[in-house]
Amino acid sequence: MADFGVARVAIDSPLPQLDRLFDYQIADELRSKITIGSRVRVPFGRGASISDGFVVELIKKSDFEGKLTELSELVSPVSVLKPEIYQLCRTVADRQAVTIADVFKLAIPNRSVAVEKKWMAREGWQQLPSSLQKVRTESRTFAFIEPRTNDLGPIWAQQLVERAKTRLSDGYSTIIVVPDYRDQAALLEKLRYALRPDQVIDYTSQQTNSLRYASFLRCLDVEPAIVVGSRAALYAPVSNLGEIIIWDDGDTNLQEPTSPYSNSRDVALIRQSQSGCGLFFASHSRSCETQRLVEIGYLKDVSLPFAIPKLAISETTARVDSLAWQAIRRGLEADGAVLIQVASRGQSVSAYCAGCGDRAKCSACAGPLWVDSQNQPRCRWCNAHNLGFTCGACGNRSLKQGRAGATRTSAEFGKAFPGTKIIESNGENRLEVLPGGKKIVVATPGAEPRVEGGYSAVILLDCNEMLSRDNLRASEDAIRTWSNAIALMKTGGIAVAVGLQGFLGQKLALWSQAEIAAHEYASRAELRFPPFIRMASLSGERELLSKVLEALPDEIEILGPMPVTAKGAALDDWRALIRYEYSQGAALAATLKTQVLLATAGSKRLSAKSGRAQRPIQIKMDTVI
DNA sequence: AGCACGCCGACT
DNA sequence: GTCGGCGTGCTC
Repeated sequence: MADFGVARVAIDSPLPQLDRLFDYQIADELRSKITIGSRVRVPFGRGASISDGFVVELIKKSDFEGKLTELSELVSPVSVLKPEIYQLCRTVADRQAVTIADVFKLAIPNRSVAVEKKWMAREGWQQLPSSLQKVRTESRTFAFIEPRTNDLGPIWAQQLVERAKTRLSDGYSTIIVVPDYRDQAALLEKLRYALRPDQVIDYTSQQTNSLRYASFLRCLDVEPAIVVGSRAALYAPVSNLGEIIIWDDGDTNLQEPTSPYSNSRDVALIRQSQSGCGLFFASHSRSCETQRLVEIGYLKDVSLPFAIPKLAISETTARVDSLAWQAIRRGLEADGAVLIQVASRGQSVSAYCAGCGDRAKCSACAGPLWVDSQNQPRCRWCNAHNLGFTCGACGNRSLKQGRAGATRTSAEFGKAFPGTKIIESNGENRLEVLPGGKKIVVATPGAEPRVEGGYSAVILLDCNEMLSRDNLRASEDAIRTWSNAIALMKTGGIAVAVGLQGFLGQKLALWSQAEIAAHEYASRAELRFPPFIRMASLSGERELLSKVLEALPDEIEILGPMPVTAKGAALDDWRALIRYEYSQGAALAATLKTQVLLATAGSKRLSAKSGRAQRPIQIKMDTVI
């Protein structure tokens, strides 16, 4: 048993050239304690400075030619990096062309000594054998969930809880990934009601470090559990994983904003293929990526039939038309809550010069002005207040407001329905749950609070504005947020979408979500946009960037490079897009990783001379354009 | 990242 | 003759 004298260690370093395994001779006194997945500290590099690392393999003899350094510091014998999770991290890192250490940050929380001691001292302590038990169900499915809320809360949460509970009684764990904090809270509440506290693991991201580590350690126990969390939950080392459930995979919260820039959907697909567990995507609308997976037969649609919500579409150009007024009045008469979704917050989304009608510009940066909820003009780009506005074109000093934002809309409804409580919720000031009863809730997309028992009416304003956003995903996002808002409505409620013309209006009224998604995917395919193909982005200093691009094989299609104009970008930042097939992904990621390494190594001198801190080239294997 | 090795210009 | 400049390459 103790004849493994050599440990293969993954060094926890952000440097891509160190992203491989290093062999160490295990000190005699550690042989009985060290396990695969142990956290260690090893002497590393010329100066033999101490680095953190994880034991990935235990072997008898190394094939390294030189003399092995001794591994003499075992931080803890707890196996925090299970082989399955290491494999997952490795594959994610390779796919995203990033270092495995960047993925470790998501997969393994920081150690808390106190929490770990408590965990090891608990009753019946028992560490799992190094390999997690496997199930092979290979069931990859997608389902539309009934868009409705009843006295027990949102239907989707009830269905997911039931599903995970059934699996748990069969002895299997479930990981449920939910993009939004409010949805996580709703789900956790339901789970805690339906199960014992020790059967539910809170893996949400806003926990303290010690609570995160406690949840992580709980996963290492033998007893299966239900894990609920955000993106990092996909790396939870639960035993006997039966299924991964992803709720509303089109939500941008499921996209990792920093390295490894991965999307939860892709991580889930990788973990599913490696572990053989089930994978279930559920939502009210269908993301373009999921549509592709259904079309190529990788996901099976297992939606159950349900009664579609009552939704009226008005093609009017008026902001609020008679259909909407009627629905609001009816909802309030029944002592119900009415939700009004408005495209933007503040008093007004835009401001113009009252004299010449020119778009009002910021005095500091010339960015476009809007009017916030305190009725003060602000800049969209630099956020500066512009109290003393003076028009650059005609010298006039007064502003004319453009389309109403949530605050002005609230005020207008306050006048129209005197005595009715008006509540505002937006991204900055966000409400979670409200009691039922007569009220009007004005919310921006994604900030709609749930209301107990469900809304009696949901009014979607500014539909056209949501669709005309300058973003490839504008239409997909709009359908998603509308559908999710409508799902907050109770049975018998009425929804109105104001100003929604044509195909989308007709199909949404019939709740033909699959047709809408198919149509969207077809239009992306026609333009050869993601997710029909994949699109990577490379950004960094111009010369470095060109160097990397030159080294790419000819058959790779490169768009650009062009200067980056977005706010927050460095002055000399340039960006190139790379269009490639799914089948080219692995090879491209590998080439990019090595070429970036070569280019940056050669340019050290340049940046030292100019005295600038060297920023490496940023690779995003899938970029949102 | 650090750090050592190594191969060319100014110096006591 | 050698001291040290930093470009190059390695880290079990």
